[in-house]
Amino acid sequence: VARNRATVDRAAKRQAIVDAAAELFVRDGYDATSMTALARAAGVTPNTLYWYFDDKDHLLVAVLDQEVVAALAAHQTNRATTLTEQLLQTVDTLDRLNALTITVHARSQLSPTVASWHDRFHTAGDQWMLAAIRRHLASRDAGGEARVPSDADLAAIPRLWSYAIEGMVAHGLDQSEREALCALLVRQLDAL
Amino acid sequence: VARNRATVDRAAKRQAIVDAAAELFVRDGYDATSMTALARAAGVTPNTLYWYFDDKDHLLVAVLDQEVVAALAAHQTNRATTLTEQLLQTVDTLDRLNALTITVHARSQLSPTVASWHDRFHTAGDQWMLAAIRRHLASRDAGGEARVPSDADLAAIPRLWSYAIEGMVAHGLDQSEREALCALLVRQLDAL
DNA sequence: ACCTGAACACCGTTCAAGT
DNA sequence: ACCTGAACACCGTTCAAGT
Repeated sequence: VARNRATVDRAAKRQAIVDAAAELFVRDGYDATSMTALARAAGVTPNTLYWYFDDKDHLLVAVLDQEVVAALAAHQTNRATTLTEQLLQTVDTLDRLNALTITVHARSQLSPTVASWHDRFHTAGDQWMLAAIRRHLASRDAGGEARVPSDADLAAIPRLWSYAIEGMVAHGLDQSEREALCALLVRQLDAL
Repeated sequence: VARNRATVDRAAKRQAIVDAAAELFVRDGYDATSMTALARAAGVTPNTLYWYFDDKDHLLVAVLDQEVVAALAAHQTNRATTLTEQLLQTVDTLDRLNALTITVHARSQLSPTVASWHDRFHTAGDQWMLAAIRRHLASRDAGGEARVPSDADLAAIPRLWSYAIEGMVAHGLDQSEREALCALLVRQLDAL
């Protein structure tokens, strides 16, 4: 029916806008991408963007959601073997999205929309990291006696690791520096 | 002489501009501070700012230099006793400058001026942190046998710590979370 | 050398008007 | 409901003109 046709068109057009925004935000950065340039890339006029999104920050959040889903899917396909390799893989994934990471921090100061997305992202990320750490500890202690860090440490470590990952990406460490730091993190976890 | 008088006036006026910029950049953020508002706060017209600074990024660098000097001076006066307390004190100092920290990362992507300042800042910061770590290790091993981490670890740890500090500040950890994380860092250093 | 008023090209966003 | 052309208020920066 016409109702359905309209809904499909709207969804497709919205997706085209998000795709264009994702490419430009990642390639040129958020600030360097004007709504005018973005509209041109999506094949619409600038004000049409506001029919689909409240403002530029809401468009950023739509891009972030899409990129996170894509990154998680990529992580599912090739399961890294060791915890160190998982860490390294996360850094590599985030590397491509470096411009977005820095923008999220900057916009979180100004936009409640981006700030609440950022909060949820870290809450989910810390849980995900904690689960990976627990698996590592379990397989490490398999057969022997279980030796688990305190609850306080298990709360602090995912945070430390996420800051380390963001830091490595934001400061452009090369591959060998990343490997050294990721290995150090796991070694320090095992020494606790 | 008149030559000297002019030089003094120029320096004083430049300083007034930097002071106004420091207050507004720290309080409202870089993006939220327009050159017009900044000029008004400094008691000049907007275009006058460009007689003293090439552009807004150069003005930011002048503010950063001033704030770093002030922060170092504050650290000199009350020397923290333990390494954990020194770390915590650094986090507290940087907390006030949170808006600047995030701006430095954002502008480093767009402005070579800010990017090179950022590089120098981390080079100096890592050296400063490494020296503090070496003092800690020396006093810890005093009387016993010296037990020093590998050179690779001594290169990676200051980086990790600076990322942790930036992360704690950027993500607004409360005092108890900060204490837990700083204590963890030192504990993990000692366990190496 | 130093400072101004006025302008420039651009930005994110809005709105009256169309279909 | 959806989209447009034209406008709005603002931004960082420049420039001719004054002293």
